[in-house]
Amino acid sequence: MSGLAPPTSSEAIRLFRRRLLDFFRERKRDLPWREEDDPYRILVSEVMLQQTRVDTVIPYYRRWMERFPDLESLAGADLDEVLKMWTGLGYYRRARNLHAAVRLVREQHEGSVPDDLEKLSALPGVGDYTAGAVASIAHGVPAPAVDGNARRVLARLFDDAAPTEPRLGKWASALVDPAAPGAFNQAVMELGSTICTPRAPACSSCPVQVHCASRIRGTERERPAPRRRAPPKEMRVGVAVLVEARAGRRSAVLLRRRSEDGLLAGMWEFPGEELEDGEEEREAALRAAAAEGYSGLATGERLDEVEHRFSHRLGRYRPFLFSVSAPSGSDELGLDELQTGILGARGEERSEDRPAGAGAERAVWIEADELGGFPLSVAQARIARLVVEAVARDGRS
DNA sequence: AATACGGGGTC
DNA sequence: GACCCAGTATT
Repeated sequence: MSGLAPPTSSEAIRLFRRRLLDFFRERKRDLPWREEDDPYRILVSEVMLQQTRVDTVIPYYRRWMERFPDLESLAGADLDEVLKMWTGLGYYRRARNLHAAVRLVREQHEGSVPDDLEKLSALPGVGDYTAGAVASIAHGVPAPAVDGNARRVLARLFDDAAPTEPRLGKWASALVDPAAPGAFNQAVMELGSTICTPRAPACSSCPVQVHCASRIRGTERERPAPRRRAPPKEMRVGVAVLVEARAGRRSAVLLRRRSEDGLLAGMWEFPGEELEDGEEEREAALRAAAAEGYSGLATGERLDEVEHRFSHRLGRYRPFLFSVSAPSGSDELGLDELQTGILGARGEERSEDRPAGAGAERAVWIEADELGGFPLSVAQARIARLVVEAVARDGRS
């Protein structure tokens, strides 16, 4: 009976696979995307799971499948609605790429998610991991799928403090069970997220502990070595909340769409500009207002700062409330078209009913209670809350 | 090889 | 507060 570590001989590999697959069969969690084998659904789950924990993804996945139950429904949807469904999940580029990917599958692969690694990797937002995961889980292709869990598990099995991508790929390719690649890859990840955890691995419960070089040497807590990361850069933003107080009607505020590139691409926001050297918050906010065509504004009411921590940035947003008079023709300004274009969330009309092109609006006036219908980042949603409170306050006084 | 890209859970 | 999560694309 040999449980030689690490699993390199063909006999050790056979044992390793059996132990891991037994573990998975007995201990796997019930996850929504494990109830089905539709490749579209597997693709969606894998994209959502990129850099995102299982528990975070579950509610988003369920909502997504109610709204976009099949590839065709997603391919036919508006980008704004797709972004809205993604709001709060982060890495919004994923939503844009997924939308583009299913359209590409519809046009070039007759609506069927491809099964070979090369075609999968050619889809936007599908890298080595996701290609391997979809190929193995949805199509039974014996491909490796090395995510953060697998990386940690492999680093410990082979007791390597800083495994490179090529080495990880080589190990994973040798280990993956050709008879059950999907189950095997999921088993490695399941092991990593439930037993072989980063800080305090439960080695005594591990089904493959006899194969683990780190376990044998007692180095499991130091494998792999932590990745050093750059400290977050501070970003100060002056935000212009433009409010149009209209007699006999509720106040309207201006929202604009961010650039298609960079941070929070394509999401909506209150106009804001990052402070330049030596600039005051209010000056930056006024610049933002001017960029939307509003200059010569009165001082404006300064609201509380909103601080938001991204992985790589520390954002400090300072909102100012500016009263502006109606822009010409503002009463009709895009409101109806945009609302229907954006929001399924408002539950009124479908995007297909929306006039063509309306979704391309770059800025729109909306009433304060409609802010919830737009794809706003967490930081912008917090600003929105302050705005709603301030407008309600002013309305009463 | 390093950096940009969200948000949130955990110790 | 540090770390890291079922990573990808760009430079």
